[in-house]
Amino acid sequence: MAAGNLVRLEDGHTLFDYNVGLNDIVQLLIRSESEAPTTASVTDQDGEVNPCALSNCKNKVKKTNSGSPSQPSTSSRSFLIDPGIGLYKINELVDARDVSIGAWFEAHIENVTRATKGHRNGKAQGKSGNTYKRTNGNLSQDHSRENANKLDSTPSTSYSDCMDTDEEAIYHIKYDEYPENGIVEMDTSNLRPRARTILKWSELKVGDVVMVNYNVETPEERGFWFDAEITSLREISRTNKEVHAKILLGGPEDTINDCKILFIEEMYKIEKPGAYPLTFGDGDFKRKSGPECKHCRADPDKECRFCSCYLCGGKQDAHMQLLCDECNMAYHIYCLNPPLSKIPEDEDWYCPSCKNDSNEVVKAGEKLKQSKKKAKMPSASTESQRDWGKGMACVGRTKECTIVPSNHYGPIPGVPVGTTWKFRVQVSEAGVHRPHVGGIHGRSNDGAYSLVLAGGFEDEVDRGDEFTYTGSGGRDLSGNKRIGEHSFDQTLTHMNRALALNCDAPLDDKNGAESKNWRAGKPVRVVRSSKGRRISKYAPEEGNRYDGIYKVVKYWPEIGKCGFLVWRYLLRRDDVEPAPWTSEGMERSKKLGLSVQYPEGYLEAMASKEKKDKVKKQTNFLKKLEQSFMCVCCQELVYQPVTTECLHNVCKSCLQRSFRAEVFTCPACRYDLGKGYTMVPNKILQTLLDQFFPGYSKGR
DNA sequence: CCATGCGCTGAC
DNA sequence: GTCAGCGCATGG
Repeated sequence: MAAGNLVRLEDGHTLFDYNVGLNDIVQLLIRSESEAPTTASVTDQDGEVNPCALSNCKNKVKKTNSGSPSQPSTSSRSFLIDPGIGLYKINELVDARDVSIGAWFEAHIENVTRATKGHRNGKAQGKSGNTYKRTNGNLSQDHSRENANKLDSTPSTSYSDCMDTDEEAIYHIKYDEYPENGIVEMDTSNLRPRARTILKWSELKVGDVVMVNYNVETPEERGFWFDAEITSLREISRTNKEVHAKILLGGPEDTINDCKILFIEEMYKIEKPGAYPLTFGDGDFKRKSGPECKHCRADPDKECRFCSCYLCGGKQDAHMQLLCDECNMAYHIYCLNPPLSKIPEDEDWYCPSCKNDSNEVVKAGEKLKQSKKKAKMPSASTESQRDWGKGMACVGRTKECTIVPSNHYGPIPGVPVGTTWKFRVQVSEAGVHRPHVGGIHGRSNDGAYSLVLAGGFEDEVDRGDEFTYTGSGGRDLSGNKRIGEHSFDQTLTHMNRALALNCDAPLDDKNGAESKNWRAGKPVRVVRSSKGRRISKYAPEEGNRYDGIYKVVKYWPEIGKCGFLVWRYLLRRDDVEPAPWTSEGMERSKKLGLSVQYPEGYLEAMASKEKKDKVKKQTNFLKKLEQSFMCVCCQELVYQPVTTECLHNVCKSCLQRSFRAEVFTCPACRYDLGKGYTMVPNKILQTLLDQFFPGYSKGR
């Protein structure tokens, strides 16, 4: 048997080479036959892409470990072991190349036998089977396999439900997604269905083993599923925890200690972590030896597409290359200025552009310029290409309302009902509702001054002069979000408490309260946002409109549509100024000449941007057009195009030249046009091209 | 100092 | 259309 097969796994970004061998533990996704095949790319040991691995090549003969070829098993039962993810232990690989740690592949069960403790079931061995039995908890090869092979013609009889997690069951699995690559046999006696519970941060405990994907803070390991054992937890907010974990990647040397898990897209808890001892065979799991690229772990001279020297562009002399610990770019030591005579002994090395940035150097006694919070943000990893700091997403205030303090109750002098601003930041500047994002502005020991109705909750009701409102909190804001999924109960604290204090009734944070004289409550400025249009017909068409003073009639806790407890408030209008949607109000708005206010220079900037976009779009279109109608001979836009029977466009003169050289085929596809072919220029196409590219044909 | 957040944008 | 993820103001 091959003790370790070089396997290439492409995860969409990076290529990794692994040796996979006896006793490796892999994760498999078993799918039914009807589902689409995986798209893993497979290469031979010499690095050549194996075309049969990429297509369903049906005529190949499988190799078996006994050396006797057998036809692809088309009749083997497609068997769904576990619709989810199972952990399998490979006992033997026979020329298998597309299996790797963490890889997903499809498998058909060829043969399932069951054994009682310590004994192999005598019948129905696989056609090509090494079987293994459990001895003192270890697996050892059953040397009766030669006999088993003699039973080749015996039909497999013992299919059994693999969800049965009988420890002694032995399953033979043949995967034949890539027929060329033969057979993998696995003893899946370790098989347990993995729990597929998606975990929340709050449920994590030290010692838990979880499967995580993405955003693990080790640059090498992104994009894989890992088993990670939680080593420490620190609560950093009500909704978030800082989690450190030991990543159980492979053999002992592949365990990575103290990785911070930043954000888990999906996380599954493994119910019985002890059931999967991550032990490995005698050094079978080793990455390829020799020079290894930090990016892809391949031989940098041969494989790596990253390891060109940043300065000379050459890939040669991998042993003379240094990788910058900051940017990971490669540098030949002799390309550096001044050049280095040998690889420095220091563990860390920074390239000239990373090293010389004096702004980044923290001098003795100085604080880090980047705050801890910022360092934790997703933008700290340089992957985001977004051009931040432009437009209205994150601008600061340019004005500030100083005529009243921030804890002012009631209308803002000079701001009539119906005033509308395009952006929330402008509402803040006017002093009507100060937070940029938050829905309620208030102080938990005083009361709420203003709120914004933006339809954040589907189950809110808006009748114009009366509406229900929902408190804040209860949302999962991990990932540096401002709004998120509802994931826990709200409490009557912070802004929720503030708004409750507006109600003219003693505070009750258990059952809520109702005012006997609602008008006696503290006034709340109410702003309706156009976003509320999905649930309210009173929301403005555009922007954020000040609708006047409301009072809190009552508040109460309830289970919202989101399934979590929320605090609800009933507010009723109490303003002498007419509401904007009444005929009186509309008349007043008209009289005052109220219209949506935009930030200074905003409309102009938008107009110029639109123009720019239009030009860009046109340019792109013309570029594409030029490409599509490029003559394959002269590499220019076709002139007097002849559209061939095979639907290619060639300049008439180019085609004539071809015919003069006694080549009577289409220059693009070699379709035989025949010696007597009549070249008729496509007049319509010529006219259109002349219109899109005026004057291009002059001089041709 | 830290936590919170009923926005907004460009990328996809 | 969906989605990630940012500065900033504010309160505590």
